[in-house]
Formats: sequence, C-alpha cells, structure tokens
Amino acid sequence: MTSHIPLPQGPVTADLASDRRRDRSATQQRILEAAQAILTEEGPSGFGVNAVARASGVDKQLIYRYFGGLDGLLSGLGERIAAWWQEKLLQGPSPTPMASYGALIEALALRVLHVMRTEPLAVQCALWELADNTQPVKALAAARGRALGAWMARAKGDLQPPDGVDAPAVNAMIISALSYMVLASRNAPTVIGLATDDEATWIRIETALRALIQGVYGAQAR
Amino acid sequence: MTSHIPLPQGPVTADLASDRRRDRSATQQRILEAAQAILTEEGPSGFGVNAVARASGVDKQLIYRYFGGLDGLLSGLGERIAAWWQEKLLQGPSPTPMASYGALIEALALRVLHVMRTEPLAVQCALWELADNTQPVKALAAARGRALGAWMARAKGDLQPPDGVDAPAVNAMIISALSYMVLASRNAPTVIGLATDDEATWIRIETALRALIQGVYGAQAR
DNA sequence: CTGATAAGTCACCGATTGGTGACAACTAAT
DNA sequence: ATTAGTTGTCACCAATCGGTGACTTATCAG
Repeated sequence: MTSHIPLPQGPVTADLASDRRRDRSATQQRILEAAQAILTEEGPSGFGVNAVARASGVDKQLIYRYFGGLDGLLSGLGERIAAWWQEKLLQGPSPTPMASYGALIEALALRVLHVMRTEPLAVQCALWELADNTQPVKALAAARGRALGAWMARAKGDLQPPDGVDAPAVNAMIISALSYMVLASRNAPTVIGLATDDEATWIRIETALRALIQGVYGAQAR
Repeated sequence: MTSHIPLPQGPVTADLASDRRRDRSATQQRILEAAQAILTEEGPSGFGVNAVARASGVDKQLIYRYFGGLDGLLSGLGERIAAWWQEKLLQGPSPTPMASYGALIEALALRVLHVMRTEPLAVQCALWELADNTQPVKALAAARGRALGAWMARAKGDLQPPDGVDAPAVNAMIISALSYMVLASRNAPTVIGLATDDEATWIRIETALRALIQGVYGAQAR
C-alpha cells in the first residue's frame, strides 16, 4: 500500500535507497506480492506488466528477466494463489467428518460463500477464470478445483449421498449459484430480484441454501 | 462478416461505393448491428470504438457524431439488446400458465438455460455485467431483469409458492447456478468437477435441476 | 585489488486505444 | 446555380500496452 509510488531513488549516484540490497529472490517476492495486490484491488482488467512494475517499485525489465514475460508472471502468481486457496478454504471451522451428506455439502457451501464474500481475491480469480481462457488462468481455476476437492476429501469420511440423487451435479449447481450471486452482487444492487446490498438478503440466501440441500439430500440427521 | 475490411473505396473522386447513399439512420443502424456482432463474437474485451468502426466499415468519427462516444454507443446497443432479450425469452414454448409453481420455475429455468447455451450474445452480456460496472452496462443487466420478470408475469397466473419457502431467494439461486455453469463452461472443460464439454452432463444438470426444484417446491402436481 | 557476472536502470519500439480537428463530397433549399 | 448544412473521410493526438536493447552499478570469487 505504501510502496505504490515508484520511490524517487536517486536517478544517478544512488547512495540512498540502497537499504534495499540487491537480492534476486527478494525482488521476485516483491513482484509476486505486488501482482497479487494488483489483482486483488484492480481486478484482471487492471493487471499487467506495467502495473505490477509500478506497484512493486521494480523495473519491468526485471519482470521479464525473472518471469519471462506476462505469461510467466501469471504462472508464478498462479502457484501463489493456489496455495492461498488451500489456506483460505481449510482455515475456519475445521472440516471434521459430518453427520450426514447433506450437512457436509451445507458446510462446504457456507464455507465457499463466506470466502467469496470476504476475500476480494477469490472474486477476482473467479472473474478472471470466466473472462480469460489463456493457459495460466486456466491453471488458476484448476488450483481452486483441487482446493475444493481436498476439503471434500478431508470432511467426507465415508458419507454417501442418498441413492437416486446425482450428487456431483447438485453440488456443482449449488456452488455455482453462490459464486454467481457473489460475483453479480459486486456491480448491481439487485441480482435476480434479490437486494444483495442488504445483509438480510444473504441470511435469506443461506436459508434457501439449506432448504435446497435438505430438499434433495433429505431432512435426515442434522 | 464480409465487410470487416474497410473497403478501399476510392480515396479521392469516389465514384463507386456510392451505391451506399448518404443516410444517417441507415448508418446508425449499420453501426449498431456491427456493435452487436462484435459483442457477440469477440466479447466485452474486444469491444470498442475502433473495432466497431472497423467491422461496420464506417469511420469512427461518425460513431462520435451519432452516439457521442463509447458510452452513447453502449446505451444505444443496450436498448437494442433489451429488445433482443424480450424476443429470445418469449419465443420458444409459449409461457402458458403452469400446473404448479414448481413447474413454472422449472420451465423458466430450462428456458434460461437453453437461451444461455445457444445464444453467445446472452453469455457475453452476462459476462459484461459481471466484469464492468459502468452505467450503460448496468442498464443491460436491468433490461435482462425486466425480460425475465415479464416472462414470469405472463406465465404465473395466480400460482403461489408453497408456504415456508422463500421463493425469490430459491429462484435467484437456481437461475444463478445455471448462469454460472454456462459461463464457466466456455473456458474450462470441467466446471466444479462436472465435464461440461460432454452433452450428457447437461442432461444430468437438467435432471438435478428438477430434483432441486421438486425438493423445495414439493412433488405436487406435475 | 581486479574482473566477471548478476541486479538494477533507463530509454526506446511498434501497436492499439479513445478521442478530435480539419477537410472533401454530397444533398437539398433557396 | 449558388449556398448552407449534413455526411463521409482522413490525419492526427496523447496515453497506454507488452516487450527489448543497452547501459550503469553493485556483489563476489579469484
């Protein structure tokens, strides 16, 4: 936040600003941190070599040297964000084995909703995945998918969905619904007739979510 | 498609190319058509004054004269697309009064899914609404909302959702789920673990959709 | 202390963007 | 036929983009 301005740092004969010693890996780190910050704050459209160089106070030439260009930078950022997803999903109420399959999905859905609503980076990533289809961005989507899968595996135990219900399809729809509503609520005060700028609406959404899940997976053990 | 190249048309003393007589409203129409085509084919990121001018074979100066710039062009395009939405939603199986509230929502959801899957413009509009928050784009979203509402009003009759179910919230989630899945399937072969590049998966999604709706709105009259 | 090499810096490139000013060509009313 | 006003055309602008070449400066092995 404080280093967004490319410090004056003496044009010639720089004798100050040398508190930042020459350190390749530290510079790489600075670049990646700035890249993540840019994506978080400005979104995919504001992302680029120039913006990252500006925000990190590092000459863009170094981005090319260390990451080989925009694609390389994206790949590096992708790895960083993949780790971030793991952390964000796994933290919070620990995914202990659940009482029923419905409860498991409910917990997962609520967790996803919470992360999407509180983490701008999550939203920007989702947005990017929808708008862009270049390889590094696809890797981002894959990383999120893995994080979700890991969470499921940890919490599932030996629970099984009821017979006659296509659990993967239903689950995908539920996660999709939440993702879309959070994305859409960013730019519009009302989404499909729901006033998403009102906090009470999100309580209604959570309730509706429970109703949907109970409806398909049964009102069994809760 | 054929007029993407800005026809040579004699730099001086143009005696041909005058089959296109000087006609303001016709030119405006050409511009709007090209704008819609660009949005449909290239998406929001490819949209711009230069692109539209190029595609329509019209000098971009005229875009500024007749629409007052990019924002004005977007507004004009917005009106055009609002009408398009009305048409697309209302065509197909006419929204006759349904047997039950669940059946009504199911029909609406299937209609939306069909339009989203078969009309690239619908997808690009949704994408644009998510990525951009400028006024003309917001108007686009509002237009779609109105089209949906009109469909509902026409088909609803005096049906009422069962007591104890927050119908607006549930409906919004269902439409959101479908929207997100279609959007996400554009760039990724698999969405939340679902292979959306396989047509069979979409049948599963429709089935899951019915299960969800019956779950909340009851298995009553079908 | 001396070089070689890596790290950092700066000035540029071509392309593209949204946007304007000035001018030529056509149309229509007088 | 002359003229006024519209329509179309073209050349330009500043800003930004991703990307590169060439330079200075610091670090460290010998």
